[in-house]
Amino acid sequence: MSVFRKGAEGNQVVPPDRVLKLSATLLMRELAKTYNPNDVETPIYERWERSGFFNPDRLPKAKRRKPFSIAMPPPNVTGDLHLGHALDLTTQDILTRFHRMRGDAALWIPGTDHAGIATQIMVERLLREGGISRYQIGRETFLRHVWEWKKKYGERIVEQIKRLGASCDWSREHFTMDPALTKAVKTAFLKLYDDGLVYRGERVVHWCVADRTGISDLEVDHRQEEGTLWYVRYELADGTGQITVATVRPETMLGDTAVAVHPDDRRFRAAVGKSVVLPITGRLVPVVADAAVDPLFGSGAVKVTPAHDSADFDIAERHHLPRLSVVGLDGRMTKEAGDEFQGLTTLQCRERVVEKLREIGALEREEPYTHSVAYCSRSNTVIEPLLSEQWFVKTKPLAAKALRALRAKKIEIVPDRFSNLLVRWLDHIRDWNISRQLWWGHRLPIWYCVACNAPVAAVKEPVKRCRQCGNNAFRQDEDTLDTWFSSGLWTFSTLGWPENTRDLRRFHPTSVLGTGWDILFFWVARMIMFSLYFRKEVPFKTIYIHGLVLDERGKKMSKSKGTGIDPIPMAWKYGTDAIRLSLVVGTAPGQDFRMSEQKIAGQRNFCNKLWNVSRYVLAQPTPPRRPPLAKGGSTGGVADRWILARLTELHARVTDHLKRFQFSLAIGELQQFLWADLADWYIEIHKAEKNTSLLHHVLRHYLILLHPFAPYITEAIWMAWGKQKLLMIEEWRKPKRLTAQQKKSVRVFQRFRRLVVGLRNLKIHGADNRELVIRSASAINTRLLSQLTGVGFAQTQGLGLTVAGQSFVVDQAVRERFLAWLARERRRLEVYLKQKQALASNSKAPDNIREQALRDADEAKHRLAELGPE
RNA sequence: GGGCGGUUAGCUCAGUUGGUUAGAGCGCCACAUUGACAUUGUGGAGGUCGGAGGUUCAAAUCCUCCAUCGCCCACCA
Repeated sequence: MSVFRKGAEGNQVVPPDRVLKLSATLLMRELAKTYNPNDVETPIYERWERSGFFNPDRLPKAKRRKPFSIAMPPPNVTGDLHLGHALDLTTQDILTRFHRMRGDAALWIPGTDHAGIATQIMVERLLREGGISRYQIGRETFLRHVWEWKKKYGERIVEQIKRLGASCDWSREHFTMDPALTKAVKTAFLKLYDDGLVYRGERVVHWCVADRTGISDLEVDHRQEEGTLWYVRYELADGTGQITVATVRPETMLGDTAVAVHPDDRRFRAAVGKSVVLPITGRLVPVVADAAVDPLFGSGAVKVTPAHDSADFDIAERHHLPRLSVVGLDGRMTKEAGDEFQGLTTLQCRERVVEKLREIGALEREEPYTHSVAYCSRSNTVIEPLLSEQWFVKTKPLAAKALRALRAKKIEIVPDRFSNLLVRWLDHIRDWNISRQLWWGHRLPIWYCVACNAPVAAVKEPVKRCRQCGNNAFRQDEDTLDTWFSSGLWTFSTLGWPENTRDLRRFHPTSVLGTGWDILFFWVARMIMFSLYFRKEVPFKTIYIHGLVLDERGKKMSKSKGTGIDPIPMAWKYGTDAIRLSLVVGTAPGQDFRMSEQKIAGQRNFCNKLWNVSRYVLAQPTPPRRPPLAKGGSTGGVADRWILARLTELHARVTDHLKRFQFSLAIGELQQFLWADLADWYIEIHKAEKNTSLLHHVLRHYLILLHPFAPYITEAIWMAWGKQKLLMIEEWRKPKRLTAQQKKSVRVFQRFRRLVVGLRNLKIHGADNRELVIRSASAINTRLLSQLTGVGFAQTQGLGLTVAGQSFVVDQAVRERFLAWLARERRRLEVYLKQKQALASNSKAPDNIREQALRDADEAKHRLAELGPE
């Protein structure tokens, strides 16, 4: 059924443009009873896109606008968007739309990330299903497959971003492996290289056997696991004794090149400098003293395996020990491990070694032991630490700049507690392994002379002769860069860097970065370091950090466990706005929160409420322009003044909340207004009085305020209304402060409202021949009160609200309930009044608090007066 | 081993600089019914704000300690 046609047959969609021609009364009949998002979302997005307003250069008065920019965290081209992306997009779209409406040159740059290892794994998995390995088809063919994948998922992701209503500038879309961005990556790498900040070296790296690549510290997960601690006895070569070492990986002893003890450890003082015999292999290795050894752990002596443990590597450096690789890149034992073990997996070898040690009596004892095991966060397999030639970035100088900027508060972080986290991480940063033994990614711009192997860094293959040996043939390094290298440049590479473009000058540093805390180190920290290094400025002025979306049980959503909620099917079912709202309602910055379909359904209900409020309002005759406040009528314009004051208040509060990134508070105010003020009261009063006519004005203003949060439905109503201009560029005015008069009208109305609710609670509405007498100073509303409660009221002179005497037809039960209610209400108010008076006369309380208390006391007095004397 | 966060109604969560009678949604109960809206309306019940102490005229909010759940970091061989 079409959203614009009640009971229309078939699936004919009425294009939004056609609605422009519908008159208001017609609309009442034409608009479906429930909001049907699927009919409007795609055409509305197309219309937004056609308008060109996503591009700040094409906004009205573009040149006079103040820049506001956001770089979208580029989703990986690995699959579909999940709710985390939807949250990213929603908060950033709210900000972008808000600033656009406030008159800024709002630029939101979209894009996608090639996501090196993640994407390569997906494609490899796909090929493996067809029985093909990447080694069979070779690098070039494999990359063709990945590009195909990228095209498919890249396009799909763009469609999904659009579906979520993101108002980003597609004319500036980027992909991390675009030629322009590839150039940025090369430029950045070469600059670091020239500045001596990248180096190549053989280090112990985290090696993922499944993916055949080294990975960075951040890509490793540590898990506590039950294992065994084996105590192995090494005999001193001179026969003067023995040293026992403890290990959880006995197979690595085949690669031991020393035993280390603490220099102050008396137990081993005599042994230092001597040699021990490695059991099984019979090799002689020295005993060295090193402060890194904890004398209290295990036996106090540690076996040193420089090639397969980074701590041991450091010890070996200090003592000039040789490195012996016994585990190969395939995760199997090498020739160096000995013929007996070569080709075994580490686990098989471990069993064999333990067995042998037991046979020869070198195994002193074994005990169960819980320790942490390193896993590759991508492939979920155990990491083998091993020696490998890799490229590193010296991060200390980069981190120093970042730390200075953070400490100088050059970047505002919302919520602030995350800045400490960043600072601590940067403080303890270690060099960054940026080379990956992958095929998908930016290949290192490093060339080696085929004759002498001397490296040359260059954008293209060098044509000159090798400086070392004069040869002129080169081969490029096989490795690619860590995917975070290119995304670290994102805020400025997407604006044209290294070219000095107008965009770059105008929009960098970007205004806000919005992201989840989970990629703070991976991405945010690196962007800060890179931007300060390459641009000498921060990449963004503010970081807004949102929490992660959890499933209904409070666990991270996981595709493999099937606990995730896909945003796109949900958009079809409940509408995009419902999803966007459900991601923002009841959340706090940086705080993880649970998501459920029920919550989305609840927000759908809100959208539907708005839809129906609009149906009602649009059916009312359009006033020529904003009408004057009602003077006569039973409310004497009180309701009008009240709703306008509330609207002014709402406008100010929502603006303020948005400036502070308090999305949840902003939407909370907006929803309360619609439900509790506009629909439940103002419209009810309108029905009763038929006298107020500010409805159009209020709805128009409300749609502007709600638009950043729920862009589709607000724009749909706007179009249905027949507005020519798009809502997305309506002006969001500067907020005004409430006048004293307005504040008063809010108070007066709220008093009135309380009275009505009180009467309703008595359930004395609806009866025909009951009549109560209201004798009240606020004579504003006896008639209205009658209409709202269904009870007849007569007005007499004097103060107080009382039940009329016997002469009126009020049955005994009602009368008693009413009197009891009056008494209760009076008691409560008296207690309240006393408190407030005490506070007002409290000389230690600050003046503004006392004034407020005085006003509250006054208010309570008024209400007491209305309730009348005992 | 360090650090961070949570603990507020039956459930999921807001709560800005300490200052209204601590709020919302869902759920529950009662009532309403062709109304702009059953994707509805009205009302209700339900809270010692994890515990103890402290600061303050005033604490869900600030401080200390404790309990408990969760997360992050760390070369415990």
